[in-house]
Amino acid sequence: MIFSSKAEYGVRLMVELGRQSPEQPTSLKAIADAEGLPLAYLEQVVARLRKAGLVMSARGAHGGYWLARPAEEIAMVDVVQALEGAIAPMECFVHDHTERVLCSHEPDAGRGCATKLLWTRVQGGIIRSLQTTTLADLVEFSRRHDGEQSIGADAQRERATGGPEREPASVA
Amino acid sequence: MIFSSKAEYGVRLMVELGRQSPEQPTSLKAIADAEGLPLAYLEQVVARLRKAGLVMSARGAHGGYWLARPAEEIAMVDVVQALEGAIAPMECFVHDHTERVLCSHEPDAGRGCATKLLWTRVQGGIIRSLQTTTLADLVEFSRRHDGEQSIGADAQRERATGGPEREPASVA
DNA sequence: TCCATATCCTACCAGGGCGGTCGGATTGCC
DNA sequence: GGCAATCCGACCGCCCTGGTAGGATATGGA
Repeated sequence: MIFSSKAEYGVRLMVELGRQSPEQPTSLKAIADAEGLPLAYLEQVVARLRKAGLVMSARGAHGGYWLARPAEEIAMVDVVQALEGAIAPMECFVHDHTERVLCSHEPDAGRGCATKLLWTRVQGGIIRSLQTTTLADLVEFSRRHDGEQSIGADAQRERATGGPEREPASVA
Repeated sequence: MIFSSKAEYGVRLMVELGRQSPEQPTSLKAIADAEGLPLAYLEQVVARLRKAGLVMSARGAHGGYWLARPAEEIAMVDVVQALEGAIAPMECFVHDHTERVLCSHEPDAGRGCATKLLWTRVQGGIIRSLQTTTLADLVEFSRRHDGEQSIGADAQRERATGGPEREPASVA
């Protein structure tokens, strides 16, 4: 498998936050209960998102987490990278901060791995798909398939009449 | 990391086979020496390729492996799938033989994972990149960056210079 | 016929990462 | 102060990965 459960949990967490109103923080416990995920483990997951500047937090009673910016402006590539680290198809395939692609199997600098071409294309395919998907796409998808049930369903339904206009994103 | 070393080794092996003439089999030992890979482990790797019908083999002295069909007709998606198993971005994301995409996180059938959309797109990106790359592409790339050195370089050099001499660079 | 070479097969093993738990420190609203 | 919540780091079992070991089988050549 390609991504670990950190990515799965983290994305679900982000989607859940995307469904909440950004004014009030959502507690991890509420998300853990809603998604059926272990709270203590979610803490580790959300810590990565916070360090990446994707979510913000408030401590103490009635604290919690919320999106650092609107879901429309969050590309999933940033989310997944925060959760999984650099997206590289192979161990030997790490971009350093410059342009160069390093590969431990290249005996001399300048010679190319036979496989470098392949992994480059695969990496491109992954990153492109993650760049063109925003968190808002997933939130929208989630809303359509889940109805309006959510953590704050009661509060949300109250506001629901003056609903915002959102353009439907293309679904895979 | 996304793919294991089985994929790396297996792809390198396939590229090496693609550089050989298909008439005569290439022994695993020659490939292991050329690429600096452990022979015993390569046996396990090549077994997968053989079972997938991508390479053929001959046992006994002067035996070895060769491509089952021309490199132009081998899509890398088949190679990687043979080596890694089904390509799924997540544990919970397995196609059964029918059309359905199963996800263990779907609480009720018919409801959608919030993340299903994302993993579907990622999977699509990976598979597309693997489908549009053939083994011949990699062989060509390898030839351009490696010159013509290859396993059969000894015979080639003898023919060219008329005698054994120090090899200027390792093939690996 | 015997040997060298090579594929084929199964079992085995150490290490590390993954998924997860635990205990506690800190913060802040009531 | 008490409770709810974020924060932090240590710990831990399981399984998969990468690799080794040892042998059985097949085949061409001397």
